[in-house]
Amino acid sequence: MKRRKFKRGDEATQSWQCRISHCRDLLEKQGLTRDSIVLFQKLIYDYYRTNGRDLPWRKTNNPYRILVSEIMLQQTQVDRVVKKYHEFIDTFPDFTSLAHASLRRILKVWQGMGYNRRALALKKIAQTVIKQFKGKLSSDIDVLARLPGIGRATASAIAAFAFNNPAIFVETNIRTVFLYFFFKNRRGVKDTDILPLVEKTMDGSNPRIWYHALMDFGTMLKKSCPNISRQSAHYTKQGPFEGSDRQIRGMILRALNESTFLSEAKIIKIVSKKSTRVKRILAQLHAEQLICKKGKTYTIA
DNA sequence: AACCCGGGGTT
DNA sequence: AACCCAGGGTT
Repeated sequence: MKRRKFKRGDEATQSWQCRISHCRDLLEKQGLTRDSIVLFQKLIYDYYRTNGRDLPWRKTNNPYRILVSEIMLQQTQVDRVVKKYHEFIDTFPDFTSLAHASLRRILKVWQGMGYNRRALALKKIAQTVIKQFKGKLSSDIDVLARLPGIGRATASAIAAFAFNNPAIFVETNIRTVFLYFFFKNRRGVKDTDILPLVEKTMDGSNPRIWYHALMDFGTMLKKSCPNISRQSAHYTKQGPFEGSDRQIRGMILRALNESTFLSEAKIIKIVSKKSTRVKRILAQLHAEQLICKKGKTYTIA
């Protein structure tokens, strides 16, 4: 029995399935030619025209807002970011307001997003932009990638979405699209194998829209054909959250956000874990500058 | 290359 | 209960 590649659906879905498999067959048969690239681009764009997502950070070119969205979207699902994005932008509408805000206030809004280092990174970026960049975010990928919390992928995404630059990058949705179309039945595919394909199939005149379309197609593929990303050499699954250091870190930061300051003993009591372990985690949070020690008590940095 | 970093929705 | 998420940083 042959496994169904796409969920059974209406005629439109059947039609997409047909076009998608035809495109993949053509790419497999003749590789990257002018014709196959055009067909590939048309497929992605047609899907985007009818099924593209209408996301808040796509309605702006404001580099600050694009930056905030990109940091938020790191390892965090779109639906959750949509809910938090507006509150964050309303509270901290620009680089200046974020640069001058206390980490406590930023973390309070950030609460629930996870990976709290990102909130600190955003504050540091805002301070750098104000102090060193005269309030304007650079469009240079190398400059962006030197900022805290920004690597090659995020720097390139900002270049593409805020400045419409044809930066070449891979993230999970893009990776899924290229794994599906160019690496059928292959394992251990590296991003360095994918990047040249991203470059060759790029719509250089519309990088911003092209990447939006590519990513929306990727999310569709993820829903239709799970586990594609396991073909990536970079695929890893994380350990369980329950009882992890991450959970304890989250508990500590949440507690400190509600109480302004707490003694080490109280923190140990709140998280109710072995004191040696809690102390180690407190030291880590301190080293990361998320919390600071004043006398015998801890506070948000 | 392997591991750590949140937390919630989905399956 | 396991899986995944518009990755980055450290070792």
